[in-house]
Amino acid sequence: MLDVKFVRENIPAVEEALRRRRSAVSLEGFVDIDRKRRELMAKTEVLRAERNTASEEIGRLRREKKDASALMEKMKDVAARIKEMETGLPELERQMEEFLLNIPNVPDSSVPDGSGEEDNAVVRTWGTPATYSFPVKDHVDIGEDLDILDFERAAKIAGGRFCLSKGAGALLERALINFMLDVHTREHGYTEMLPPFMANSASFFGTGQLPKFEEDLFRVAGTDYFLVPTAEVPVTNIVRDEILPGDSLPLKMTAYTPCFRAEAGSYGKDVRGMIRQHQFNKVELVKICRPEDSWAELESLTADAEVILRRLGLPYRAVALCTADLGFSSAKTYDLEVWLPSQNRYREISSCSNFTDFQARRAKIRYRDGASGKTRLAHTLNGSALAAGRTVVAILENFQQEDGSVVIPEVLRPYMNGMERISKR
RNA sequence: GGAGGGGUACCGAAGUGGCCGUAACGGGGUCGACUCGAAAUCGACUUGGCGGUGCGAGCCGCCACGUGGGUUCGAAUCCCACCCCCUCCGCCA
Repeated sequence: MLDVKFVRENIPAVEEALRRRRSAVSLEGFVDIDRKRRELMAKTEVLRAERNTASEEIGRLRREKKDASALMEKMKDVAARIKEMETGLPELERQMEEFLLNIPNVPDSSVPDGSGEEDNAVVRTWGTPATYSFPVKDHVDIGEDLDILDFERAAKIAGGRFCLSKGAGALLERALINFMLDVHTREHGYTEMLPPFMANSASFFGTGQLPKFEEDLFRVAGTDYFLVPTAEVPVTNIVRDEILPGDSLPLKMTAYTPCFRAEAGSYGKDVRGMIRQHQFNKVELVKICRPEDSWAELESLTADAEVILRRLGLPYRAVALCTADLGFSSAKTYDLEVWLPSQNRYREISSCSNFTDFQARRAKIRYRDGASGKTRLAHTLNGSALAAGRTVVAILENFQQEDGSVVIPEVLRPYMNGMERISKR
């Protein structure tokens, strides 16, 4: 959510931001409603002030055993007028809220302008995709041939867009999660969190998934709980409605959670395999920091995620999302895309974003500035490091051998009882 | 699921219709005094949000005692609904 004062005073800049994002949101009527709202508020406050002084006076008169009935009678009228004014206010506030909750974050000036994925800017490429002297298989064929992935039985248990990992497949994914958490906690200074995998609607409003994107979520029937689509939701909301000591920043947290996404509107996309699932595992990085540090923190957070890909030896590239591809709450996002031999292209495996104060304003995440003693909104960032399911896909495909086996990256072997290769049993 | 207790500022806690929301009292914190320094002691300061105004430090007003409604000239206090926490019982990994 943007600051109402900022929007009021920077209508052209906000409209430009909406245009850059190719957003259909209009600011038509904003200024007018905002002005009406503030006028009504001012009028109401004058009456309330009158009521407050009169009530004090009544209290004083009664203590002195004097007659206050005339004043009380007069105040009945004032009370009625206050009530009348107050009935108009909620509607104006609702309309303002509707504007503010639907305006996306302003893209940073460094975000490339564009109208779709093809306009994203490649900022780095690492590693060289291997060449294969045999026809490459995709992860579904590799996994099923090795009997470590079972999509048919997953469909029986749950349905489409679910996966069942077995034996060395399950071990591989668990090893990846442990490896990632260990690197981030031991080497990058993040504190591990194991949060609830469901959260209430207030948390989802805080990070911006609600009210606009409810159709992407699974709701637990008859409750206020939604399954988390990313650890961003529970972890960022750890500090919701808090004023943090300035010297505690930056907070750096990492968490493994399963992620649940309805994937409404993506029918027919990536239907094969475990690229796009209703449930997948992910290790997430979350930072809460001072505004002046957030751009540097975005670079280091992205680098922290890249370390995982490099240690695994997976070729990847980093792209800066263009204005049209940018998420609703984000001011700037780098996607990390891993090479998939079966698709002969790079696919998203991580997304690292700076939300500036957009989530912090919604979630009331503040800190006390040591110098001024004032409270200020923090900046929030997060990124996947990495999506574990897609990392399994990348490992199976990139390290497949002609005999159908898959060589396990060295860094994972200690997490897999020294296993060097997954072979057919 | 049943019974009971509770939610007030950074923490504990008092307050049961007006003199109580920069909110008693205790603790903590910051600054200052004393001291060679520290402890102890003494003093001052120490909630957040919104609106208005000013170039600005600021000033004026409004709102908030878990949340939302209601009663009243006036609500932390009375009424209704909901949320959360704690204790005991039942069930349970």
